[in-house]
Amino acid sequence: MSDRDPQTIGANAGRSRRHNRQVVLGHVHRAGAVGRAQIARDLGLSTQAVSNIIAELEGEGLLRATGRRVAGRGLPVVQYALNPTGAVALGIEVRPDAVLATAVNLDGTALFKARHTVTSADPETVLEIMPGLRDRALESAGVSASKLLGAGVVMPGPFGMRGFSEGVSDLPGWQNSNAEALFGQALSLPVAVENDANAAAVSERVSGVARGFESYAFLYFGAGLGLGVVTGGRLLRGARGNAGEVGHIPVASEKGPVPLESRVSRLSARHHLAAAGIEADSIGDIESLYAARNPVLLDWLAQTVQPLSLAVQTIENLFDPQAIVFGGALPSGLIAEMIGGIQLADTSVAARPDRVGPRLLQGATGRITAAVGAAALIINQSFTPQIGPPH
Amino acid sequence: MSDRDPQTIGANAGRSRRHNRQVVLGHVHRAGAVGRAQIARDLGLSTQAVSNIIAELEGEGLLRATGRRVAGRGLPVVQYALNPTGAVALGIEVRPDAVLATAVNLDGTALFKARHTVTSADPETVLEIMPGLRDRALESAGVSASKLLGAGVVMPGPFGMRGFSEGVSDLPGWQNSNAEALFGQALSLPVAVENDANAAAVSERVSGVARGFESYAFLYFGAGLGLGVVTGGRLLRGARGNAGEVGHIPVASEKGPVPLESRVSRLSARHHLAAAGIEADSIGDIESLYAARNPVLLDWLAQTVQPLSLAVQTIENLFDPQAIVFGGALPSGLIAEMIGGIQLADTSVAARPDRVGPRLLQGATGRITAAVGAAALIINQSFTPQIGPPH
DNA sequence: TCGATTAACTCAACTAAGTTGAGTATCCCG
DNA sequence: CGGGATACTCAACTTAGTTGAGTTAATCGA
Repeated sequence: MSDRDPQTIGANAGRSRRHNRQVVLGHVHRAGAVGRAQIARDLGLSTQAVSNIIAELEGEGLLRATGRRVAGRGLPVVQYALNPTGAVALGIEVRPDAVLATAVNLDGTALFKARHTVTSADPETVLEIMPGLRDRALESAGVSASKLLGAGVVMPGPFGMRGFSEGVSDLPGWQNSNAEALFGQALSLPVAVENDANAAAVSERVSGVARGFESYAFLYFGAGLGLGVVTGGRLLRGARGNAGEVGHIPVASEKGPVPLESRVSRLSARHHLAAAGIEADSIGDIESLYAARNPVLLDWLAQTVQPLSLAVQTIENLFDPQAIVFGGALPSGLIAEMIGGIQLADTSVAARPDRVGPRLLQGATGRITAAVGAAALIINQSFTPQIGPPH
Repeated sequence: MSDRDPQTIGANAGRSRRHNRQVVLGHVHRAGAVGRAQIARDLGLSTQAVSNIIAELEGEGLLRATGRRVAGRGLPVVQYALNPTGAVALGIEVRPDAVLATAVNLDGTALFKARHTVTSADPETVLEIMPGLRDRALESAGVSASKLLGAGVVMPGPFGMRGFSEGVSDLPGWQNSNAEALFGQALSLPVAVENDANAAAVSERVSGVARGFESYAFLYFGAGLGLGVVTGGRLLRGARGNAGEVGHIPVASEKGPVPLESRVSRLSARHHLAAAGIEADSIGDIESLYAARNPVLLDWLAQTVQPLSLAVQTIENLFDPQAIVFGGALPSGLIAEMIGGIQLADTSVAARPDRVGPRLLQGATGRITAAVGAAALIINQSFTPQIGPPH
């Protein structure tokens, strides 16, 4: 969101320590349970440095010792793991008609959920309810303010983009504002703002099928279609935070190139159903239709195969991901069927003889609520080194 | 290339200093000429720290003072700029039939060029000639070995990918080797290995139209078609270094989806010309045909408009780049015409009302030889912070 | 069974590097 | 021509990682 490349900043003792804390936490997150000497080797630090950092993190409740493990010779390793209840992150989803909030701990479990209906999602209205929301979340979750790492915010394109789907409209009043700064000020917390697809992608990394992945893509079914891309452990933002607008990419159809979103999105399903006289406004509607294996819905599903296969081939070749994860606001069975139907190309860079693991995965978190994904943005930050501004 | 995320490493005093040196160099590179206090403010360091680092860099000949500049009140700023002759990088291109080498200094000018024909580009043959090539380069360029930053290597897919075009074949014997380590050992230097498109992209950042860009894409016309993507100042590599295989993405045509490369690449031009009985095996052939405005070639050019426009729309929406740069082994005028013909979509995230600068650019370095691009990889590294392994 | 070996970890002294604050030089402004 | 502003230097200080010498606790082998 900021104009300045976060990497373009100098290092000093304090920032190095922050970096090392994050790197250690991230390593423990990936490993599950490790000893200090192992961490030191893996991170290129001295055991002593790791010991100091771990003592600090344990003191703050972020890590906990999980006992000694005897492995061959030598002193048995004292293993450390994340303490899931050691910290929480706030997740906030701003919709045109409501603000949803959640509090999530380090392993991704939600401790609190709230919905606040608004008549208008303009900055003033939304920011006004923030402090109250934060305090209620802390109280309900039963954690002290000192354990609150920050707040993630998911909102539709305040990034000056023009949506293809009319259904995905910008929120009013946010266009020329620095949402990150505004929320940060209102909450007195570090804040990360992203779109729903990016949040969902990160969520799978924190506690989902992409745990341990450094490079993957998440195809997110919201109202439109979004793509959250992680490369080298970081979200791909692009020049203006608008990367991953996969719904707008042209795919071949019998009528020539059409935007992917016009064939593959909840909105397109709704249109398809409406043409057959079936109303399906909510996700629940689609869920029941799918449960009943409604032929019109299955017909829609069938026509997604071709454009989706083309999109997958494009994504694989441009990003070379470890896998593409599918998820979002569609019935889980439907997504599974979708994945099963896709024809994987063997002229893709993903079709290596030595590849491990499937090329397509279904998101583990099921229908991730965007607010939980928002919170995951913050959790992920504490695992991800960033010699950068101290917020 | 390495399996480990370079970011996942701890910081200490030495690595912080390296980081800061790189960050300072990069800042000076972008700014052209700046004072120490300004750098300190921009990088979040103390003036003193920047002074120390600059003294060190000046002592090594990487920076030079360009005089005082009086700007308003206060002590006039002592400005510093890169000293182009302060360091050199080796650039090496490995082709099936030859090894090309160059030595390039900090502003991207080539000081040495050599071509070494080989009967087979297998590892043994190629690595054997490396030390001699390095020494010849140093001698011809008239620089001491201490000024040699490292070597960049460009080679076609040693990354285990399967090319679409038969013309782009893997080099024999490199498939299961760690090219970076092998070259590093042979040359006793830090080495970076990339494909031609990535090298070309970085080259434009070091001394081309992408100077100062943090996020852009380079569409490279080699034998096939490649895409080098830079985001957040770093090359996008993907899980296995194969990101950017834009030639394989499917684009709509009258016959349904076809790989982009089958319509837009030098090879496709050759096929097109061959079908009309015209032989154009070399780049020179295409150059003369273009100079003569050969109708068959122009016909080929015309048919690239539609697929290229679709590809541009895809790239813009997935990467949200500041711009897409076009370049490679095609006549400069032809590339210019190509850019002019492309129909830019306004449903793209690049079509913002507040955008500055053109969406498409022509590479400044003309027909970048891959070897020069290879050297740029190393130059770019010295401008780019990387708390990571010391090579 | 018991000493040798191995490995994890701690303690205390050391070192690298950035920060802080006082002081100096040089310009502009009124 | 004095006061304010800005860049820069010097020297003392602080933070945090490293080094090397122990200590503890396990396995291995004679």
